[in-house]
Amino acid sequence: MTILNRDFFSRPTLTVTRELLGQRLVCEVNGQRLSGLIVETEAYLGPGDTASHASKGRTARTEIMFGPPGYAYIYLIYGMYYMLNLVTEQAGFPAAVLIRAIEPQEGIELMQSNRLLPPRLLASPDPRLTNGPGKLCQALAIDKTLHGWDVTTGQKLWLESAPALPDEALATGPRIGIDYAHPTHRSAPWRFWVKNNRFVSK
DNA sequence: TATACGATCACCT
DNA sequence: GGTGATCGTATAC
Repeated sequence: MTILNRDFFSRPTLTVTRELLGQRLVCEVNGQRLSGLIVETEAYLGPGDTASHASKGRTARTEIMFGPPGYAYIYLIYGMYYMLNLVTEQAGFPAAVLIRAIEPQEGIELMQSNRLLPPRLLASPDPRLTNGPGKLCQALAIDKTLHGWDVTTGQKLWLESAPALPDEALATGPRIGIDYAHPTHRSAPWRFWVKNNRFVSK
């Protein structure tokens, strides 16, 4: 097992978006590991991508995206859900990958209680545990306190390498929830997911 | 200072 | 298929 380092995140964003699939996202809360394999990601490709918050220019919220790679960009959406992004590429170029879904591995019972799902769903990890960007943050207790966190340290929030997935196991398509973006960016196939994985978002 | 809205989700018909 | 929740941020005034 190795922890994904800054070199991993410094590469072209689409490469990172593709290669994050299958890697393990780990969050440690009170000494307990909560983890899952990444099964869905989206690329936000810099200042020219009208779907990206960074296209509005440098602001307090998006400042972290303009910095060096390997840091967490976390923001609140719709007043109640957090989104986890990982900053990519070199400092000065604002790009990131949104983590949209994971397949739970460790700490499933704690994820269950974090998500406040009804007990009847306890039948083996229910897909609703982590099959969406807001859901996985709630399950792993990821909130604004981790905004700007260096995810290459192996503490609190980090990524561990797992066996690479072959291209045949993956699919791509347009990103979700960006109707406000330019048509070119709205239709670009910058969302990646693992085929036939039941934890991919609806 | 005021306003509009969002990289979502749960619940409803 | 549709809608309400709920608040930080960006933008307008």
